Amino acid sequence: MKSYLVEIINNTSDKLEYLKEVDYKISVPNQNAHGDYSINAAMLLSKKLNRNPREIAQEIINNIEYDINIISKIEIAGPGFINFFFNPLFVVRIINDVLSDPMDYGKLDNFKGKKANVEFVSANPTGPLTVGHGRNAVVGDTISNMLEWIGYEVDREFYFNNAGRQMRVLGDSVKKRYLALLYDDTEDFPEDYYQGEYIIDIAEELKNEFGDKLIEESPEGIFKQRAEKNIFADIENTLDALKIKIKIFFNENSLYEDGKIDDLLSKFKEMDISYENEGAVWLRLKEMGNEQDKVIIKSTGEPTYRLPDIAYHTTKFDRGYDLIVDIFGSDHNATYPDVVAALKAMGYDTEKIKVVIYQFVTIMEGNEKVKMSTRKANFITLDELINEVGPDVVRYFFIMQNTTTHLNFDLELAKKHSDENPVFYLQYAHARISSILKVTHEQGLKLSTQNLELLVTESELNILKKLSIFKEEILYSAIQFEPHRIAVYLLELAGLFHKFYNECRIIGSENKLAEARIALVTAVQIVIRNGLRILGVTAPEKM
RNA sequence: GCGCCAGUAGCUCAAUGGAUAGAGCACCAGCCUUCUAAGCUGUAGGUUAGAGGUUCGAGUCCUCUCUGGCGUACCA
Repeated sequence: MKSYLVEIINNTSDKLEYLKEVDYKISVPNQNAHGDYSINAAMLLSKKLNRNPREIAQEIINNIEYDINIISKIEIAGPGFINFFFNPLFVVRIINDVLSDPMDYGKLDNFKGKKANVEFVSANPTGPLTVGHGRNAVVGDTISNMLEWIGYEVDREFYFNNAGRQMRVLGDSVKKRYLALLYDDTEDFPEDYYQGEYIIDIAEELKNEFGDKLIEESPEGIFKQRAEKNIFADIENTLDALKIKIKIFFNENSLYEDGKIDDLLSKFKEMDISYENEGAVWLRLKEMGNEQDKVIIKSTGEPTYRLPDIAYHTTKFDRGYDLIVDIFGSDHNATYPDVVAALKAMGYDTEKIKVVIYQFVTIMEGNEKVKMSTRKANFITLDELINEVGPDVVRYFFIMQNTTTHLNFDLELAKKHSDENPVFYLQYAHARISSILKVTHEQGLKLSTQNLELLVTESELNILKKLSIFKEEILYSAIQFEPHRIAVYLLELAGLFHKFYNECRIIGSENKLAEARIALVTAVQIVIRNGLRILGVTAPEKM
């Protein structure tokens, strides 16, 4: 529908030059009475042309050439909207479109041939993934899916650091637990060490395997290595449970081994965007328009996180991506501008970088907030959550809300009333259609697109209209990086279907109508299934 | 102090600068001898935190104030 509209308006602007000078918008009105599409061009032009907007609208309409079989009516409404009413006989063709490509309907090729890198999760192997990581993981994977649906080839990437202070503390935490197990020692365990049960599990494993042979081993040896190995295995299992497949695990350490860090430092020096002061190396961020200069090499000689972060991003550019997406929690919102500024100063096209900052997840246990800290181990792991409510609910819950808003996750509610989760409403629509198709098939009814014009009730037309904006919705959601829109769209479509279900029957209707309705619900099922695929949520045949 | 995000119905949230701000949950009243009642219909619920401004038009953009979250390291 929309492409036809764009076409006829473009043709019109050859006659009315002023249409080319205005950035008008084609929108879907929220009331049926306002047509299928609406444009606001006349109102925007009013001032420029110093004319009454309704008068301009009339002139535009007079100059539009269109096929009456496609558009049945164009009218001026309100302050100067031009509303387009499509002919239901044309709208109904959306069913043919959907049915012609059941597996992939909704896929677009707007960005075909482009490569994207989406970095997400990026948790260091110091403990199991938390619920906070869950939002990151689901947002990242869903955005990756959306980008794939609009044509990108996407690499899902996980960046981690298995060196540094955190990891030393991790190794030492394991060793302390190991010694405590051997000597049945209840000696005080340092408060700033990793407190979680999983540390004891690792220590126990080592004790069973090696007995007391590790007493003299360095904490950074087998203790750290085993901890990293086990924790990483856990992380991958958890992601697997959410059906997330990471393609590239990028080790920060490789940046040092490859000499990327040294190269970067000399480049900074060469370009004079770094300087030394009080024994540390600073980056001239203030000159780049940021708040203040920041340290990249401490006076101890150790780099701060910024240096490898910048080096890491240069590799993303060097690897030839057209789009570089970073998924960060809001606690990182102050860090990425420094990275971007440095890259820009070095001449990289930072327009390619899109940083998605999602707000925090607050876990509520009834009325009580649960503070999350890997170190303190008073967190609920993502694994536990998945076990409680299942991967579909977890994925849907994390994606149904705009990433810009806080997510209140009431565990009691999620556990107790999980069957009231909106995801079931959506899945139920899909399962219901499966059931309808099964029963109608048994009755000898077939799908037919021969008499789609019989679909005329309001609930049927509303569904057709909704189906026909599916692709627009995917494109818009993807380029805006707003995965929740897909969830909202599907919920609305499911709602329209449930309404139809209660108003229109298939079995019992005249054969031609029944078969047209089968085509309709099949199309709905395809769109719901494909939409759920983007969200990584299953579409059950039965509930 | 400064920066980012949020504040919309009792609760959780939608709304691409457009027309009468919408859903779900909860409450109340209805709808199953017919394709899945995890559903549908109806009632009720709003000064879009507050005050200014820009605009033909503001929940949306700008300024200020209030509330909450996250930052503001030679931690990551």
